[in-house]
Amino acid sequence: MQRETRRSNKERTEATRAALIEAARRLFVERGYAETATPDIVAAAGVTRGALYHHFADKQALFRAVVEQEAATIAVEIERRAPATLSAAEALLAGGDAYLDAMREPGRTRLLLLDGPAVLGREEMDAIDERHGNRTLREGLVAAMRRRDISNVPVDALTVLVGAAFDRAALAIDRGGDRDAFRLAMRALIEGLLDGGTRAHDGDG
Amino acid sequence: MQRETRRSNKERTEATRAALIEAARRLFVERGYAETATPDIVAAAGVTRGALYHHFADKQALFRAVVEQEAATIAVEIERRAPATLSAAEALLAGGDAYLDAMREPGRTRLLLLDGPAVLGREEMDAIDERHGNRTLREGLVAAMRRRDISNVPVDALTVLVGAAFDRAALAIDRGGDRDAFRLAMRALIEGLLDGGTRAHDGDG
DNA sequence: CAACTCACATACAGTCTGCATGTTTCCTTT
DNA sequence: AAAGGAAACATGCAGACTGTATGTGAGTTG
Repeated sequence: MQRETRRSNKERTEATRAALIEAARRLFVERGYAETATPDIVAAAGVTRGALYHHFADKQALFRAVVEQEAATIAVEIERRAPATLSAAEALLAGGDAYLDAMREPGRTRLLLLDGPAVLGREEMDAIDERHGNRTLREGLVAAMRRRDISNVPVDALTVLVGAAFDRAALAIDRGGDRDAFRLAMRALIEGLLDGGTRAHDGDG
Repeated sequence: MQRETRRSNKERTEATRAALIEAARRLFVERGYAETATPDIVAAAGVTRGALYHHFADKQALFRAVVEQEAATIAVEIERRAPATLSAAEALLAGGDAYLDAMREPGRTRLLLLDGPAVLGREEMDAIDERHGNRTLREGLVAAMRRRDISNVPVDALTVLVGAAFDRAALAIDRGGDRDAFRLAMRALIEGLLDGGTRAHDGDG
């Protein structure tokens, strides 16, 4: 039969890739990466496995595209709720809440926090995070710690650790944990950083 | 040919299980869970796939046994270096350092922090952690925070978050990150908790 | 020592991934 | 605008893997 509209190659590619990514996202979220078979993905997307392997090197590359898109979406939501008009400390807390809210969208914790690191490796997940969200977090943390003597605290490392705590909070909340409890715990962590740490342990064994 | 020593059934079982777990650990660490095939595991262990599926329900159950053994080993090392004779705060810091050191043993971060959560799920990894290490961490944290007003801080949630930061530090160090930088960052986090947080934000949006 | 259970070994069915090779649709060039 | 080529798929296939069913011999027990 005849196609309704004659589409350019670029349009065809775009539509096929989008259909594959959307179908893959749904199934990866429902069943996890390993338990999702490519025949199911292409069936859901309405194409064949030939199309999949034409556009993506392998199943992992398709997964990477899904993860990248998801991370980009979340970054946009966070920047919307933590605009530059806020003070540093305010932006940090607002951004944190926005992150926890964004991660409540079903499947995101699985994609970004469980399967992502296992399938793509920490290396690559860090690169994705750095491209999208983590830079904002580090800048917010540094700015918010302005009043404190920072000279002995490695801020890059600290950023990573605070980010990990946020991730874990999102995971716990998604699993049914008390959202407010984890928000309070995150605040305790962050506020301890902002005005705490007056003791300077510089040298020890 | 004749077996060197006639072994009872219990001895046979024990030897086979141990050989499987050891071989599996090595290969899971080298290649990751998904890329390790059961034929390779049994070949390395010197048995057949029949033996594997006799002792373990499936590949995942073998992986679970590997993870459980690893977690138990680490817990012993930590308790050795953070004995009850220390004060609460000292035990917390010593235990943290012991954890970071223990996790430098090759493959442990992959087993416990990457593949573990993805293959077994967060639920089950939490149960394993709770059985072995995390209880000590929570008790240490609560005891060390004695001087602080704790009433508004959910300590269970806080324990989880601090544990996540430790995990992430171990992962970063294993990937080549600066160990001392992450140790300092963890100390900043913990010390901020111990005497920080004087501001009590009790009610907000 | 006979019946029985346990600890495996072997064979097999179903499924999956990635590739190689066709076929159709678009694009360019003359 | 016809032709040639390239891009976007579709189809068929090879190799591999998981889990199970069934067979066998060594240990155990009455």
